Amino acid sequence: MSEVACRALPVLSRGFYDRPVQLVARELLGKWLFREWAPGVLLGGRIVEAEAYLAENDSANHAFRGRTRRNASMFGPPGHAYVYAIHTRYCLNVVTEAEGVPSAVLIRALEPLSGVETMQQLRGACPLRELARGPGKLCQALGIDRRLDGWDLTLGQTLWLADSADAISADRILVGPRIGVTSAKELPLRFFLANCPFVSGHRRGLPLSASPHSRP
DNA sequence: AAAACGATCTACT
DNA sequence: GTAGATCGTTTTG
Repeated sequence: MSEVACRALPVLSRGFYDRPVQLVARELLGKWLFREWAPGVLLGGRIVEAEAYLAENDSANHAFRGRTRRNASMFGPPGHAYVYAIHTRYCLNVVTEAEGVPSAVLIRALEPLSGVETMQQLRGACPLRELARGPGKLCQALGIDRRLDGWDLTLGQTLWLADSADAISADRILVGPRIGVTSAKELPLRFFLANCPFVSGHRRGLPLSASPHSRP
């Protein structure tokens, strides 16, 4: 996809994020994530995997025990980034729901579609299917680090999300438990595309219609 | 000041 | 499947 065509896609607005976090996580599948790495260099692709972290009764949420310096972005307005470090990597979340309500969606994997050569340089030579498969790899491929924590994703600059030209049909969406969490691991809050080679971790899941938790 | 903890990843069996 | 690397952040003393 050309840079001109990418920039023509409508930027997701504040209202998209100001809704229940599970709904946002599910609807993020198929949306574009863009990173302007350098003037004229757009990195990104379409989201194929995302996890919701609830503001209430979710002990896996970084904000479960209240506000700290690290998680402050989660308490801000919706539509901003929450970027944190884990081990030697970073993870990108989008903040949802009203200001003061610390819910967010972890972006776990992308289908790489723009700036692939630059992303391969940032990741080190690796197959296309491993370029952004996993939240840490995704951030490495897009050059995302803690400096982008708190970034306003509705500006359409530097880091933003955009609607795709064609939507994902509901029957391609599967739901399952989140990956890597040590508590509240049973909650079906991970949304991903069926039969997608760019999805990370476990590929098995239930159809959206079969999981009551997935229907806000 | 020290200890403990991962929303991860890679390598290996 | 499991083990271990590795380090910023949080918690504890």
